[in-house]
Amino acid sequence: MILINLDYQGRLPIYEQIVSTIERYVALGILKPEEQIPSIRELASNLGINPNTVKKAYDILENKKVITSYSTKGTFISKQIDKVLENRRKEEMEKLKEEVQLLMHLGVEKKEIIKVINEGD
Amino acid sequence: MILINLDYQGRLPIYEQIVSTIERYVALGILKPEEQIPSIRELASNLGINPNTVKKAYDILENKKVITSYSTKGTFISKQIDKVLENRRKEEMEKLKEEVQLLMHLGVEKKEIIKVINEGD
Amino acid sequence: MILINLDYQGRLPIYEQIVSTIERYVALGILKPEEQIPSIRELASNLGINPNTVKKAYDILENKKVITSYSTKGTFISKQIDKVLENRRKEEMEKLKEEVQLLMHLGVEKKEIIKVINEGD
Amino acid sequence: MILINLDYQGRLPIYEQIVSTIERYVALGILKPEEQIPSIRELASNLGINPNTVKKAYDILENKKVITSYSTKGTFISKQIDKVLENRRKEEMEKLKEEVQLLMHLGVEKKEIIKVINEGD
DNA sequence: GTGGTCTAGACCACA
DNA sequence: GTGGTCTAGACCACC
Repeated sequence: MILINLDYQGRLPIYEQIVSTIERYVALGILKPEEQIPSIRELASNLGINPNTVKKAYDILENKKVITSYSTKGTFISKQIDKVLENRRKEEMEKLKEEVQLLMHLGVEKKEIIKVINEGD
Repeated sequence: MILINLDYQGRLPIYEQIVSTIERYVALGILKPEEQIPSIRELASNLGINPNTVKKAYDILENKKVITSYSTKGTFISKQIDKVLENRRKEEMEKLKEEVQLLMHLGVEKKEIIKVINEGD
Repeated sequence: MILINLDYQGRLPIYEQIVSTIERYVALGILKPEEQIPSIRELASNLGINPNTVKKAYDILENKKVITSYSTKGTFISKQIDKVLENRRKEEMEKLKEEVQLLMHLGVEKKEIIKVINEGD
Repeated sequence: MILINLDYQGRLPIYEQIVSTIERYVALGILKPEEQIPSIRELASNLGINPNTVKKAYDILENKKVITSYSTKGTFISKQIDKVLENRRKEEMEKLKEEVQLLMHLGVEKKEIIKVINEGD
């Protein structure tokens, strides 16, 4: 059972939310290589959304080589997901840099930022 | 003269780009309390967009208490902008913490994170 | 079907009339939490006004957390409307106190004020 | 020196704010019958607004028999202001009734309302 | 000139 | 079908 929280209000389309949630779970090791994930219909039913929406998300994930679908057997996390992980890290690192930039724009000193990070668990 | 670069492609609506640009300028101290900003029509004309779009941006900024509009006089940066800025800093600091958490989950060490921050300009 | 009477003459803009009517219906329990309200286009058509005007009203209501809009699904009364209502009651209670103060300044006795209130339907 | 707080943002035009402030001062006895009030130019200068705006306010007040202008001597509060006072009381009484109605719509009981009024100083 | 309101109508992504 | 964005242009009161 995959837990996906959908935000129906925000600017992100549902299918993108599914994509990024699954990518995050893979990156975090919650979903492991070769592990089977729910069928399109099953996930759609669980989330109470249209199967077409899940289909679109799975198509994108397959395109990104995050998952692989075998028409008879089902859908699985790809064997090779190292590249996925690496990309993910880079993306998040960029986000971090942007956030730091923004904070400095807001008048927070770099010293203060680093202090807060060091305090975290 | 306020310089606002618009991206017509991305997912961010134009009015939000105006909002965040002005917020950034306020945060940076480029726009100061009680300073007058361009009239709706003027900014719209400068940016080559419709006055209604600028109006929507100004409405949001007014709602956030970043600016104040006086009919027949014009639009000004709020007198008491400090509290707004302080709240903003807190919010962004929380986001930063979350981002750091995520990166650590992804296997990036805290040492590495701080190094990257120190490298930034 | 929501019944909204519009006054096109007065100083109150149409969108504010929509806002306060819906707020009143929520306060009275006629519109209940999670209940769907008419789509922007539908209400606009019913009232014989432009959809943009309804949109503006809905934007304000959403900002006040009275309603929530889900793209492609529709617009609904917020789940947690109680807190909003409670705040509203407090605000109006303060206004009442001020009004009573003013009347007493004008030479109306408290006894008289209470009498008038008791007479009301 | 008359103290008038102007709200440049609200829906009420400046001249109406002047009118109602002076009426309130008369009703409260702060401005007394036959008392002289500032000239148009003087008040305009004090408030930092256009003399035309003050003129418009004085015209309305004169029309309502609240003030009287003698072209050579200046402008004075009218001798007979009882009717003004009485009208004012009626207006405020109506406002009170509306406020009570609104509170009852919001689910506050009449008993509660009266209790709060009695508690006030 | 300013901000505020409103209309008419277009296009978009999404489900 | 839904909400969201944007344009073009009108009219208003106020100053």
